[in-house]
Amino acid sequence: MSSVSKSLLQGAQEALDYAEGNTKGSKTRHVHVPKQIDVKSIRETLHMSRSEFSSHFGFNPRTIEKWEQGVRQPDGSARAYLTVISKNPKAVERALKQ
Amino acid sequence: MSSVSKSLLQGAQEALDYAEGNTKGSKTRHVHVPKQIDVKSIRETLHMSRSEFSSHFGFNPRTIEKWEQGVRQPDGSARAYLTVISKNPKAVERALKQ
DNA sequence: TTGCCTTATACCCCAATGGGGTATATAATA
DNA sequence: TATTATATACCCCATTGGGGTATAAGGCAA
Repeated sequence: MSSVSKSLLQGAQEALDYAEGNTKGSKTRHVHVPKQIDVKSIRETLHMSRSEFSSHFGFNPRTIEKWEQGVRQPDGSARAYLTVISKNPKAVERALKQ
Repeated sequence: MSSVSKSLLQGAQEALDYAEGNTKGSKTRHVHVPKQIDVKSIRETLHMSRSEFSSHFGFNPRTIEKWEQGVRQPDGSARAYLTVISKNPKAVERALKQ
């Protein structure tokens, strides 16, 4: 399967999951954390090398390397964190520096 | 060793690491991510149950449970994320909701 | 009272991950 | 030229993430 098809399927599945979550009447608003995440594009959008990205956000550079090469997949907490970074990197940097 | 002693030693070690990092003339400013982190106190400061905390920040509730009970230690990325949450939870929530 | 739901502790289990070591290659910079 | 930064690519393994299940206690509604 192409990576585009995979992406589309993933999106569809997530939409289903989300709808299901709603119809089941959960009380807390669940935050959306994608099951797959493109670490390299997040990093490149910020114009940072791997070591810059790592030291700015508190990652181990080896871990970033593995994620970007597809050798490992970021676990749930890491995906949540990466999502936050991708949406508001400056807020994250500010929080970590203070 | 008492947990207090452990804390003191840890702090000292981190100070050393930090100083070393500086004297070695690294160009990028390294962000400080503690090697141990009190997940429960972060959560309780926010007045959230484990499931609330999980759904607000994209964690798996089982993972939070393990961390708080000391059964598991959050890995590096999780500690960085938890640090950000503890310093600016609202910014994180905003980022995840948008 | 009884029953239900939420929260929390406490086990077992295991594939997958995080993170370290090391080697190689290339582009940039001094 | 030599050196440094960046990146790919292996090996390795203790630790983690996350799921299953059982128990117990507090709050709340019927």
